[in-house]
Amino acid sequence: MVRITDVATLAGVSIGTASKALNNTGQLRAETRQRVRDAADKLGFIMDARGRALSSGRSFTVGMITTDSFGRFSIPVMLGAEDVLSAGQMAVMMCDTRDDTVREQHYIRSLSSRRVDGIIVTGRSSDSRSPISVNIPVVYAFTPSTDPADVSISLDDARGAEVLVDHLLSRGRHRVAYVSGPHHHAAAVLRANAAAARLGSALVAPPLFGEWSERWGRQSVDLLLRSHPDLDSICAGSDQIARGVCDRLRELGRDIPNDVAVTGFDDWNVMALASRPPLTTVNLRLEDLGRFAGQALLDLIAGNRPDSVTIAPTLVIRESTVGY
Amino acid sequence: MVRITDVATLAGVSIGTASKALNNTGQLRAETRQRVRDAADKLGFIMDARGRALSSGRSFTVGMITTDSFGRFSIPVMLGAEDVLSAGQMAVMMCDTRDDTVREQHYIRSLSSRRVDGIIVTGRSSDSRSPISVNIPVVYAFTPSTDPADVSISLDDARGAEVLVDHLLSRGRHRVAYVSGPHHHAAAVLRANAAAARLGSALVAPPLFGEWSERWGRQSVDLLLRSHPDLDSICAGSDQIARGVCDRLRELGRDIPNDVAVTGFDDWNVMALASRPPLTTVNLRLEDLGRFAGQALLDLIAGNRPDSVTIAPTLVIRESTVGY
DNA sequence: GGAAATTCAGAATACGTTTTCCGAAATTAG
DNA sequence: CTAATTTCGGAAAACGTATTCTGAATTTCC
Repeated sequence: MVRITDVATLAGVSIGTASKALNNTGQLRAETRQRVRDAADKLGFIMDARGRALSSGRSFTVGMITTDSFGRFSIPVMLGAEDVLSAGQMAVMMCDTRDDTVREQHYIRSLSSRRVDGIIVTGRSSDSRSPISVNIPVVYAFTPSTDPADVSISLDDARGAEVLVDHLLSRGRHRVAYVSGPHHHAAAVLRANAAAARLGSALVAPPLFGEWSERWGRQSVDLLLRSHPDLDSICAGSDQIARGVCDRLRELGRDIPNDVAVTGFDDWNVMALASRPPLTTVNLRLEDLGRFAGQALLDLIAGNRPDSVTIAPTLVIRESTVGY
Repeated sequence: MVRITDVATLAGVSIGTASKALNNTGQLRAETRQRVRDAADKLGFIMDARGRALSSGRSFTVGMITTDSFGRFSIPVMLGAEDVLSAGQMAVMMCDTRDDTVREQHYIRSLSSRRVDGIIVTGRSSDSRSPISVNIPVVYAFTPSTDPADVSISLDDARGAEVLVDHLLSRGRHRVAYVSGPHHHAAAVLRANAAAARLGSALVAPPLFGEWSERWGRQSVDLLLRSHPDLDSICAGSDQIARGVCDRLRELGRDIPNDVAVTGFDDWNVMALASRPPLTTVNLRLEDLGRFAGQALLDLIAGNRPDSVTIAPTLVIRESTVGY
């Protein structure tokens, strides 16, 4: 392995000067800087990050902790974050706690030991979580911290529901049912309440709580149609539920969207695009969320204090609410 | 931050002795070792991995390169690998190349710079790829290297197809059709050929090549039923295709599995369990594959030379081939 | 009881950088 | 032509640990 010493020797300068040239620091003649760089190129020099980390106090590494086993939600967040972090020369260490406190402690210790410059914490749902205790910069992404003093980039669940309701209302729908996920899921309740409030008298029945599954979507159709055969829309708490809703409606011979319009939530392609018809839904912009989180972490590391941000999902209109 | 110096001072020993005590190396009295450990605990000492990496030549870090944007296939591989690696005190740096050679080079450079102890390369498909060029241990997982001298942990696609075919034959099916993915996908061809060879005269038509989608699954049913109305099974190249096949068969009033049995491939829960009925399929054991890869990398790092391994998928029997 | 063998711990060095002074050389001002 | 600035690059001290070598203290053996 070629060291900076070798580069310095070849360029005919001291090791300190070589360091400055390579890092664009210090006061050096342009010609000297170039000479060092040429030498480095010629030797195929790759800076040893260990030495740099030790002496500069910056490891150019951040940790990413998720409880989600890198599932459907944390992956896009991670990719977005990684996008801006790797542009900032940061490497990312992945830590999957699998919802286990012991594993989480293990990873926090490992990251501390490696003297990472910062940590991004994310998870499976937009419900908040208790903060981790470390004395380095931390940003919470998607899963906000319960401590308002922490910087969290979170999702505006309520706004997402409102956007969908507004879309339905603007299309002239006024007999709407809402099929939600499980009651113990804060985000499910948040979405249902926001939708209900916005719908007002256009809501034909109190939101139905169940589970995040296609099966529940199918079941809910039977339930709803029995009590409210004349409804003209079903707002589902997730794309998965919505797909089940569509399947059952089709089986019953109801035309979507002419008889009944259906909306989802998440813009999960596997569900939203594979559904028949494809779903009108809201895109969670998780990659954007990740990017914001990455940038916030970089700011925090640089010593600035970024604001917490909530990201509003965007409407995606497809055939489940609008015919040809 | 508390350093090993502080621990040594508190324990009343030299810094070198403290290091030995903490690492279980060297010749030390048990009592001394314990005294140092107690001091470390008392001070909440967390070893600085930078110093250790520099002086020991081991960074206790491995890189994980995927072309898959951490998608459906590389995630489980990654989790499996991470499982055994983190048990070996290794941290994992994630690198998502997004199928871009420039990004791949960037990451390889970054990992080299950080002096990782090894690299795991994985990807989107079981098709092989050209090896990366670095002078540290590398293991290819799921996506094997084209160079047989490299150690690759790969998936036995052909065996998976055979397992499914054997299951169908053993259930007395003898008029089987095969619906595959795209022709340019090596794994699709591999599976189709293996299935065809095993089926022999039980194969009613040459395998149909299309795409990895539910829609193609639905279309293929119409195609097949027109030319072979009396077939008793459809073998799909993936769970996604199989789900489409099931949907269309149900729409046409065919009973699954009594009229037609259907098999998938992948055991992707979102498809295999949500399908009606749930799919008989093969589980790819990607987590196992990842674990093998992780262990192989540890072996390689330790100086041993592990063998390349191919993993045989296992049969998962559900209602799409066996009635109640 | 002395010599030989063994056990234990410390001193010193190395790992590869960054960064803070400091002084020499070059430039400008008077 | 000397003095005051400015520009540039080097020397050396960190950063925190592992490891090798060596010597002292203890034990064992005859």
